[in-house]
Amino acid sequence: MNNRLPTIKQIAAQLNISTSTVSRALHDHHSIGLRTKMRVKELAQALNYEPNQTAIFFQQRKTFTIGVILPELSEAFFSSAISGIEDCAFKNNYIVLIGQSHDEEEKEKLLIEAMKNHRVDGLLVSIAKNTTRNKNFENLKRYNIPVVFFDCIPNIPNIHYVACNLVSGTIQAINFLFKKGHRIIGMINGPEKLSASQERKAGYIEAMTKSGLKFDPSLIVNCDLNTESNIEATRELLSSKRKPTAIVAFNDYVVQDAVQFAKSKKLRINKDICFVSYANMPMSKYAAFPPLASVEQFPYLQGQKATETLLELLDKKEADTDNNDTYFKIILESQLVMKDNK
Amino acid sequence: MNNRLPTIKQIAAQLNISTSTVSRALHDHHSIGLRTKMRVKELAQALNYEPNQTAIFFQQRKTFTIGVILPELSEAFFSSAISGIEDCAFKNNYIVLIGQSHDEEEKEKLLIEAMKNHRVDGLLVSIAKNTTRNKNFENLKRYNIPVVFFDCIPNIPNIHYVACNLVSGTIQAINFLFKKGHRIIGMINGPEKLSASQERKAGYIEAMTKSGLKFDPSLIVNCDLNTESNIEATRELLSSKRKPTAIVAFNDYVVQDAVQFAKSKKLRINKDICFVSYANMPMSKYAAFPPLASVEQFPYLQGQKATETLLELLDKKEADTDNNDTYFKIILESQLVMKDNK
DNA sequence: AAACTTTGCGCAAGCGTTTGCGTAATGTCT
DNA sequence: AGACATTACGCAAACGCTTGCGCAAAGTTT
Repeated sequence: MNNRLPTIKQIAAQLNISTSTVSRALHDHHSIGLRTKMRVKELAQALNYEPNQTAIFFQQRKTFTIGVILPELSEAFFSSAISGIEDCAFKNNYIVLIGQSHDEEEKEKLLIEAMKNHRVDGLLVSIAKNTTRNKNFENLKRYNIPVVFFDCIPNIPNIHYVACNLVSGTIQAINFLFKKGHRIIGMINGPEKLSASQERKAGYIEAMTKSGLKFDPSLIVNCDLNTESNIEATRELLSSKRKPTAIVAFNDYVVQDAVQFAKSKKLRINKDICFVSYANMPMSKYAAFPPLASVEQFPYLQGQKATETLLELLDKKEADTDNNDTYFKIILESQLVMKDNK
Repeated sequence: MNNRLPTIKQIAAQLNISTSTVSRALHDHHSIGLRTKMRVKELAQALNYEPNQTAIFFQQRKTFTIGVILPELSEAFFSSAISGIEDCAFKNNYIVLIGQSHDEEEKEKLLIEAMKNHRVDGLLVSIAKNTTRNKNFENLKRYNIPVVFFDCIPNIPNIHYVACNLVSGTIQAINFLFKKGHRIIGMINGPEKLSASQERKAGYIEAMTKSGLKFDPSLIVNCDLNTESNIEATRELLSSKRKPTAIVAFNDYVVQDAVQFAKSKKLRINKDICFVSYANMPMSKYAAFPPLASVEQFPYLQGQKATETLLELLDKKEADTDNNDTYFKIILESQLVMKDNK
C-alpha cells in the first residue's frame, strides 16, 4: 500500500551523488558528465522513476493545465468545441480541466474559484446565458491568469475572445431565401440579451434592408429555446398580419418544433412555409422536414482557435512581455450550408 | 506582473506569529485562541488570501482531481456521460481532467501517462475500440490509482466497472417486434469484437429462441458504423433469402442510413419494413421515419454511477482498508423507449 | 610554470503548506 | 502550595523538485 513512488532523492542516495546532479542529469544539463548521466538514467529506468508533477507544478508555478468553463457539456455545440480544445491542448502538452455552469452564474463563480485554486495556467470560457455581473472574470486579471472567451462572450471591454460572426451567416440565409422569392421572412430568435440573438437580429435587419425590403420588427420573435416556447413563437409569427412565407429559426431543434407546429396548422412545409436554421447538425438531414439550409458555426474550430490564442498568451506571459494591452478578437465567419435530403 | 499571491507566510509575518499558527487558525484548529483566529482570518480576508492548492496537493499527495479518458468527446453518448461525471464530481469537490483517445491505443496510452503525471486521484475510462493490449491499465494498479471503467470495458479480470446491459434492451426490442407480428427480424450490428455488439447479439439470440423462432445467423450482419458500411449491411439484410420485415439497427444514426436505403428500394417504412434502434437520441423523433422504438443506454447515469463508485474507492483508499479485492461491477439495465412522432 | 578556462559536481535555499512535538503560561484539583 | 491538566502557540521537518552559486580537478593558453 505504502509504495511511495521512487524519487530523485532515492536515485541520488543509491548512486552516492546529490539530488541536484540527478535532476540535471535527467534534464541533460551540459554540466553533467556523460558517465553519470548514463548511470542516473539507467537507474531511473530500472526504478521506473517518473517525476512527480505536483512537486514540479508547485515549484515552477505552472501546471500545464487549462480550464474550460461552459454551460453544458452535453450540448452538441459545446461537445464539439471541447473536442477541438482537447485536441489542440494535447498537441501542446497541456491537459484540460472542465466544468459546466449549467447556465447558473453561481456555479460559474464556484468553478472559477475551483479552477483558480487548481492553478490552471489559463482559462477558456463560454459564459452562462444569464451571467450579469462580470466581476468574477475581472478578478481573474489580478491573478494574472489569462482568459479567452469563446462563443458566448461577456459584454466587457478589453478581453480576448474568439467567436463566430452570425451576422454573415444570417445575411446569407436571408439572401438565400430572397433569391427563392420570399419577401416576408420571419425569425424565431433566442433570448434577447444573448449576443447570439443580437447578431442574428443585426444580420436580419441588414440583409432585409439591403434587399430593399423594409424591416418589420413584428417579424422577429424571441423564445426561450424550450419546446413550448418555440411553439409559442411560431404561433405568434404565423398569426401575424404579414404572415411569413419563410422562417429563420434559432437552431436545428427550434426549427423542428416550428415545423411540427406548422404542420399541425396544415401548412405544407417547403410550399406554404420554408425554414432555415443554425447549427448544421448532422442528424437534421434525416428529419422529416429538414431546414432548407443551416448556418454552420464551426464549434470545433472555435475551440481550437480559442485554445491556440490562449497558448499564445501563455507564451507571452512566460516571456514576461510587459503587460501587453493588445487583445485578441478572433472572429470566424459563419456559413450557410444547404441541407439536401437526398 | 510579479504580483505573487499572498501566502500564509506573509500573514504570519504581518501578525508576528508563526506560519503554523496561521495554518491552524485558518483551519479552525482547537488549539488556537479565539483572538488570534479572528486576527488571522481578518487579515487573510483583507489580503484576499487563498491557499495555494498546488502546494497542498504536493504536500498531501492528493489532488482532488479525477481523470476521464474516452474515445470522442463530441459523440452524444460520451458528452452525456461526461456531463454526469462532471456534475457528480463537482458535488463532491472533485474536478475533472479530460482526454479523448480518438479510439487510438497509442494516444490512450499517452493520456494515461499524462493523467498519471498530473497525479489524478482516480481514473474513469471508456476504452478505445481497438485497444488490444491492456498493459497500460494494469500498470496503473502499481501506482495505486484506482480505475473505474464504463461503457466500453476491457476484457480483463478484476476490474471495477459500470456498464449498461444491452442484452435486456435487445430482448425488449425483439419481443416488441414479435408482438407486432414480426417473425423474421434482422439485426445490423456493430464491429464484431465490440462488447456492445456481442451483447446485442446475445440478446437477439436469447429473445428469438425464447420466442420459439429459430436463430438464423444470416439475419445478423456487422457494419463499421459509417454510412457506406451501414448501407451495405442493410443491402445484405434485405437481399437475403429470408427477407426480414423488421430490423434492429445499432443506433439512431445507423437506422437512418438503413431507412434511406430501404426507401431507395421502394420499401414502405413501417409497412414493408420496420425499424428499432439504440441510443434514444432526442433528435431522432423529428426524423422523417423515426425508429418505432430505441433502446436507451443512460449515458448520464452511467457517468454518474461510475464517478460515485470511483469516489467510494478513493474513500477506501484513504481509510487504507487493506488491499480490498472486491470489485464493483455495476450494471444498468437498458430500456426500450417508444418513439411516437406525434 | 603561472594564469586562465572548462568540466563536473555538491550545497543549500526555496516553492507554500501541514503537522508532530515541545513548551511556556494559565487554570484546576487535592 | 504542590501536582497535574489545559490552553495557546512556535520550531522544524517534510513533501519532491529545480537552480544559483561555489569549488575543486582537469585541461588550455601564454
